[in-house]
Amino acid sequence: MKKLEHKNCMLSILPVQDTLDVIGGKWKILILISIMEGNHHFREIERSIPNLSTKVLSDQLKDLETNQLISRSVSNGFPVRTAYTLTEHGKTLQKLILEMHNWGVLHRKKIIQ
Amino acid sequence: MKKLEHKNCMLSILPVQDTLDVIGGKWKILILISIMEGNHHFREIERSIPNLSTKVLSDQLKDLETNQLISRSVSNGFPVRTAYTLTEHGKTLQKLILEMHNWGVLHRKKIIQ
DNA sequence: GTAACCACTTACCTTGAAGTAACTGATTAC
DNA sequence: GTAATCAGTTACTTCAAGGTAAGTGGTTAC
Repeated sequence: MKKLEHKNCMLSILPVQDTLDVIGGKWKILILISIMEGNHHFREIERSIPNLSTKVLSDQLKDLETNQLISRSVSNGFPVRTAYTLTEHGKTLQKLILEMHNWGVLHRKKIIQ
Repeated sequence: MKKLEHKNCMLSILPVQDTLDVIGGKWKILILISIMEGNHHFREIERSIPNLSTKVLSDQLKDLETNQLISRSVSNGFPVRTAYTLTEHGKTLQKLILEMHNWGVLHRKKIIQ
């Protein structure tokens, strides 16, 4: 019987691919940060992120809701206002986002020298 | 004089955008993981990541080298072999990658229930 | 000498994420 | 009544990341 080869077997790409599927792309993390920082309404989030269009924001919010990272609630009073908040599951991303922030700072220092 | 508004000013999107610029996309993180796990030669890396083509690998390795995350060395003996290794700067990504791995595991549990 | 491996490159094509712009329907301010 | 704000939708376009496939130039095994 041939020896099992596990030199070329990457044990952990799947979880990382899962993460990339859910929070990858240009805008999702930025939208989550915006909500974390206290922007809960559609226009608030939109204004807080430069160059983000309403259509893209709308699409991304739906994706984030589908993946249970944020929840959308609509007040049934007048005026009707929607509020986006992080779910408990969404809050588990905070460590990862902090890590991304820290590395970004480090990298910029490294590149500029 | 009007009060400075900083409610909608996201203080930290730039570092996160920098990080996304450098390690965003479908393959870069997976390639870095492969190198971390001991795959140092072109074909080794290629074989270790399902569905990764030579052209994409070649492109991505160049990007990673440009951003000083990996270094490419060619042995001048026979046969000529190239070796890709993480730079010290590249190694600083390990915490972030671990965080992505951990969150991916957590998310899969959450979604499957 | 020919088949296979290593480390790629080149040329071309496809696709989906993202961007643009206009519009909707409700409410509020003046 | 008209202008503005909120929270989006719809229709269309663009573009770059990624995918496909074949080729290159060298080496090694038999």
